[in-house]
Amino acid sequence: MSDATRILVVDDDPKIRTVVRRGLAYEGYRVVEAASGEEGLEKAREHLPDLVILDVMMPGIDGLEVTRRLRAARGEVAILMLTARDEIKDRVEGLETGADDYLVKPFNFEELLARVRALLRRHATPAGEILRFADLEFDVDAREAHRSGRQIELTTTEYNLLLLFMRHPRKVLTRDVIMEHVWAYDFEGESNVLEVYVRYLRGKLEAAGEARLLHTVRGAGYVLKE
Amino acid sequence: MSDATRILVVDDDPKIRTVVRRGLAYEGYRVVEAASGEEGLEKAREHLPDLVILDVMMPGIDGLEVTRRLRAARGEVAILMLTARDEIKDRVEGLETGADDYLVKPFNFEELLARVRALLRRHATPAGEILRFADLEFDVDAREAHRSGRQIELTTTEYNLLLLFMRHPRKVLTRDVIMEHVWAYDFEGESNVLEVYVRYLRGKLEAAGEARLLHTVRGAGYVLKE
DNA sequence: GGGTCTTCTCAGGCGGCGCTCATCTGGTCC
DNA sequence: GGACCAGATGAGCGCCGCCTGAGAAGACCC
Repeated sequence: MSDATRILVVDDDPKIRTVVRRGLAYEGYRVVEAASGEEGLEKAREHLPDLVILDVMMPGIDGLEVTRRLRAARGEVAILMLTARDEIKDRVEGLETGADDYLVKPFNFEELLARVRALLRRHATPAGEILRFADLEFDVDAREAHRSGRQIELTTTEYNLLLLFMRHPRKVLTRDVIMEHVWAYDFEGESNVLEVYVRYLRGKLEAAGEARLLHTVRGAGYVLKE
Repeated sequence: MSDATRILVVDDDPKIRTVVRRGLAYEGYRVVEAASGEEGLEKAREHLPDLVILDVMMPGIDGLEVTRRLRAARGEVAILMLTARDEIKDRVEGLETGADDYLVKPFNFEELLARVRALLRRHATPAGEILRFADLEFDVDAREAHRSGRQIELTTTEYNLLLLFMRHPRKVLTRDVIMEHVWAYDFEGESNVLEVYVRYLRGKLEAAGEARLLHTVRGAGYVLKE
C-alpha cells in the first residue's frame, strides 16, 4: 500500500478528471491530476507516475507534445492517450509519437480500467486471473463464468457488471457507483438499464435454480453475497 | 451517513468562522459555529459533528483543553487544529493531545479543504469497517448486522439509526439529535417515527431472545449499552 | 438483405418500506 | 392509589423503488 501504483491524469475537462480519479482511486491507485499539458509535465516530474492518461486535445501544449517531451525526458512511463471520436487520425499519430495505447471518448470506466491494467501488466507481471465467490468462478481472461459445473456465457455489459461485483464481494454498491463504473462516464438522466442487466445476470447465474447471489438493497444498490 | 457531513468550527475570530463556514457550506457540508471553547463543547454534544475545526488560542477553554475533553467523551470525532505561525510548539502538543492534523494560520481555503477532505476520508469509513459493540457486529459495507451468529438484515432507515448508535456507544442520544441525524427533521411536527423504528430495531436485534442493547432513557432519549 | 445478438427504452405491476394513527403500558409524581 | 404523560405497540395505508416482459434500434455476420 505504501508503494501503490501512481497514475497521472491529464485532461482539461474537470468532469473526466473527476470520474477517472475517483474510479482509479477506488481501485487502489494513487492518482494525480493535471488540467493542462504544462501542469501535466510538471506533475510528471514531481510524482514520477507509472502511467500517464493523456487527453490529445488541450489548449496550450497538447497531448502529442506532452508525449514527445515525456519520452525525451524519461522513457519508462506508460502512456494511454484519450482521443475524441472524430479525431481518429490522431490515433495513428499518437501511437507514432510514442503513446502505448489509446482509447476513444466517450468510454466507460471498465474499458479504461482494462487498458490501464493491461498497460501496467505489460510493464510488470502477467497473470491469468480467476475470481471466486461462493460456488461461482469468474475467468477474467476467458470472459466467462462457471457455476455448479455449468458454463455461463456473458455479454460485454454483463461481464463488466459481474466483474465489478466480483471485485467487491459482500459490499453494497450504490447505483451511482455502478453506473459510473459500468456505463459511460457522461451518462445522465433516468434509466433502468441497471435493473435490466441485474435481471439478465440473475437469469444466467440462477438458471439451474441456484440460490441468489446478487441481492437488491432497497434504496441503496446491490450486493454480491450468499 | 444518510445526511450531509457535519463540521463544527470553533474560533473566537468571527472573520475566520465566516470564511470557513461559507466555504465549507458551499462544498456541501453542514456547518455549525462556536465562538469559544465552552460553546464548542456544547455544540459538539448537541450536534455530534464528524469533524471539529479548532483554534488553539482562545480565551477561556483553549483548543488543547477542548481536544482533551472531546476525546474523553468517547467521541470518534476527527479534530483539525488551527495554530498561529509562531505557536509552532503547539503543533507537537496539539498532536499529542489528540488532534488528528493541524494547519498553520494564515491558511488559504483550498489548503483547509484539502485537509478536511483527507481527514474525513481517513476517519470516515476505512473500507471493510466492522463496528462492534458487546456481541453485536455491524458491517458498514455490507449494510448488515450479526448477533449470536444470526445475520440481521436492515432497511435503510434501520441501518442509519443503528449506525448512529454504533458510532456513539454508551452515550445517551437525545431525540432531537437522533431526529436531526437520521431524519434531517427540524423537529417541527410531532411524530413517533423514532419510537417505531426503535421498536423495529429491537425486534431484529433481540429476535432470538438476546439481552436488550438499545435502552430507553425516559425523558431524554436512547442509549446503546449492555 | 435477412438473421442473430446485444443494448437499452418503456409501460405496467407489485410489494417493501416509511410513516401515521389509535390504543395500550408502565413509570413517576402527587 | 390515582392521574398523567412518555414511550411502546399493532395495524394499516400509500408511495415509489425495483421487477418484469416486450420490443425497438443498432451492430455484426453471412
